[in-house]
Amino acid sequence: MSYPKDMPDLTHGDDAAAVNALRSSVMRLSRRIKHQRVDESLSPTEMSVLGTLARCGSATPGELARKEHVQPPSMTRIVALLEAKGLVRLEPHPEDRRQKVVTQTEQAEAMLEESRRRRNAWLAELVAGLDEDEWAKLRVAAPVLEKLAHL
Amino acid sequence: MSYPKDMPDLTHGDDAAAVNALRSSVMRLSRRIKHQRVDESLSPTEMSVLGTLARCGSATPGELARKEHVQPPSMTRIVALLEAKGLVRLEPHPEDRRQKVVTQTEQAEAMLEESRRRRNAWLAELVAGLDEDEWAKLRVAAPVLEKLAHL
DNA sequence: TATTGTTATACTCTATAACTATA
DNA sequence: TATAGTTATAGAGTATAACAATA
Repeated sequence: MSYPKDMPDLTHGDDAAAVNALRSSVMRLSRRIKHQRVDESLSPTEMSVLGTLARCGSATPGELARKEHVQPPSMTRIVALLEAKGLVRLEPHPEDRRQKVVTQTEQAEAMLEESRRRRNAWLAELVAGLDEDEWAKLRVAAPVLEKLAHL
Repeated sequence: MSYPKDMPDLTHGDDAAAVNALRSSVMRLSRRIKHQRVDESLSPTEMSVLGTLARCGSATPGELARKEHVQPPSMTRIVALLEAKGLVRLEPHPEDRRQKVVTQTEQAEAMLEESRRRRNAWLAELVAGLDEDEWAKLRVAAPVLEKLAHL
């Protein structure tokens, strides 16, 4: 997809304004999305750990602690809680008997999917408040935003 | 600003994909932005209260509690901490002697501005990783995202 | 009697320090 | 000796319940 090449060149000041709008909107939207929760009994970090496991397949407690910016003892507790809830499985590490391997269960996968579904539904309802042109602009930008988030 | 009217009409499935990309990107970006903190001694909610005060001018503790989705006793504590740090002022309510009015100080305003500046700088650096076309799309979408966040 | 805000107290989440088992 | 994970304990942050002052 491409744009007309006669689009006005924006000044540095407009770039700054766009960055500022991006930052504040992302922060505000995220706060509102976070409130749309499927399971009130899961803490934000527990949800985040499940998300990480969904992306990475499986991981050791140490890896999870580093990825979630949490200290190892905290992750021990989180993993134990998730295991008690039937959302993760712990297995011995095949090569290093000090380590363990944490894997998400089918139940966790279903819960995450339901969580995504619910938040998407909420966001879609919000998006319905935009007019055609506005949604077109946002739809075009969505993949870019996705790339940005992973840079 | 307008777009070519011959832009292909996207199907419902593409809408869903865009909403999904939007949701996950917003959540991921917000987590990363949140890590860029100016003052480690302020909790996320304390920061959020200052942001709310910056937007709304002043508010009573009860109003703040409702806006931040926090119980009144928690807000009592938060406001007391902010006052001790010189970031808010408490004054008697002019009409109702049960209530109080919380206002941010100049110091808080300066701190918030510095926080925005720092996070914008971080985000701008990330944006530099996009190519021209991508940034153009995002720049166009930024005001729309802003509208969406306030719907 | 209802509402605003506070005090007293308990729970949740995370951190640090010390310990165990394995490399 | 170093590393992965755990246990014990303490410190934030928030909640609920009971209370004081005002409407």
